[in-house]
Amino acid sequence: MELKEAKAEFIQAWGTLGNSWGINRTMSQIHALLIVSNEPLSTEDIMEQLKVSRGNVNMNTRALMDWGLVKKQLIPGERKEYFTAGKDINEVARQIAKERKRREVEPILDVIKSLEDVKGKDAETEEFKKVLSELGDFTGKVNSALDKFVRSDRNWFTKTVMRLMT
Amino acid sequence: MELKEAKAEFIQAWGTLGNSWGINRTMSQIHALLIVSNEPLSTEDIMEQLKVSRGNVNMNTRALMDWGLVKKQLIPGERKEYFTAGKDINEVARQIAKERKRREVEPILDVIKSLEDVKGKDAETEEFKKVLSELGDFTGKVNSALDKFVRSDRNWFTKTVMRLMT
DNA sequence: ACTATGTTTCATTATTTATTGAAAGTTTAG
DNA sequence: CTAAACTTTCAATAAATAATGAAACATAGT
Repeated sequence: MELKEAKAEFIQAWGTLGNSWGINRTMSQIHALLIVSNEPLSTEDIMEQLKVSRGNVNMNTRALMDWGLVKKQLIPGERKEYFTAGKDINEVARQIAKERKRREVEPILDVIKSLEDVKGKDAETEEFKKVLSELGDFTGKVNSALDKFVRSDRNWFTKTVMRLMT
Repeated sequence: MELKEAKAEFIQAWGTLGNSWGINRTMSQIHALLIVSNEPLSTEDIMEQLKVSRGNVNMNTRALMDWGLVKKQLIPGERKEYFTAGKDINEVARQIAKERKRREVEPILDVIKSLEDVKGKDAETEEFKKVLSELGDFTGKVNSALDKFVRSDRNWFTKTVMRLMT
């Protein structure tokens, strides 16, 4: 397979994957494109390679910057803005974990906690509280694990998985 | 807060959460509803409580059964089919991990592997291969970790998190 | 101050995804 | 066999989400 072709296929696959995890396709694709590009790319480069509009690129690069996955890079002597993505996959995973934790795991923890003061002492209420409490425990553990991952050094995940596998 | 109200809020929150992780809202809501219900519910019960159509309930209960999260339960003497969901959150998490691994993690691993035989020896190709290989490693580790989780006993996750946190 | 070059915004439009509801299918009981 | 009770399917529709493109905005150079 040719390099260009391989890169294109990778970008496609990454887009599809992101999509099924609730991240919009173009956003994932821009990310993938930047990962496999050797040089920083301008808005126009991205527009051309992915065949999407200027507005779309602008919105999604911004979102990627919000997520901490992409950075603007100024090239001396150029007026255009260029974008780059970190290529360290561990770091990428850490950033994603960080954002998802903040945006999705923590809010549900809050909801669970707030529901725990439901009143009533009958069997049905107790049952519900039990479910909530288990769920809260579990989610709390997920949260802690993500937190540890986010804060950990570069090789924590690898080392940890090794430990777990034995 | 009243029980009914608390349950309703939980169902809402669960639906929203599922949604942002790429699982359709009604599917998550049906799951939540079944989790907090003491008795098995019929299609009509679900239609009424969530205000959705018969077809929608049918499709989503089927999807939930595919995922192994919900079971049909026959009640002696009744013609209707009733549904129940397991209330053990660890088990739920295991089932979800199992399905997502199969449907999303493994396919991307396949793609990465298949791209690794891209031809070329120039610097750019080597760079791309390096990114792929790191990504493949990482994804492979995620896959193994999920696998371990899926196969593990009921308290593996808790115990493991405890170990990791220390 | 004006123009050229680029960026951002956002109302409109297109696409994708989910939902409905009615028709077709199935099963059970008499 | 037939009717009643219930389930499934799926074409049509609605709702949610994403993308476009042109106008507004910003900035640097002359």
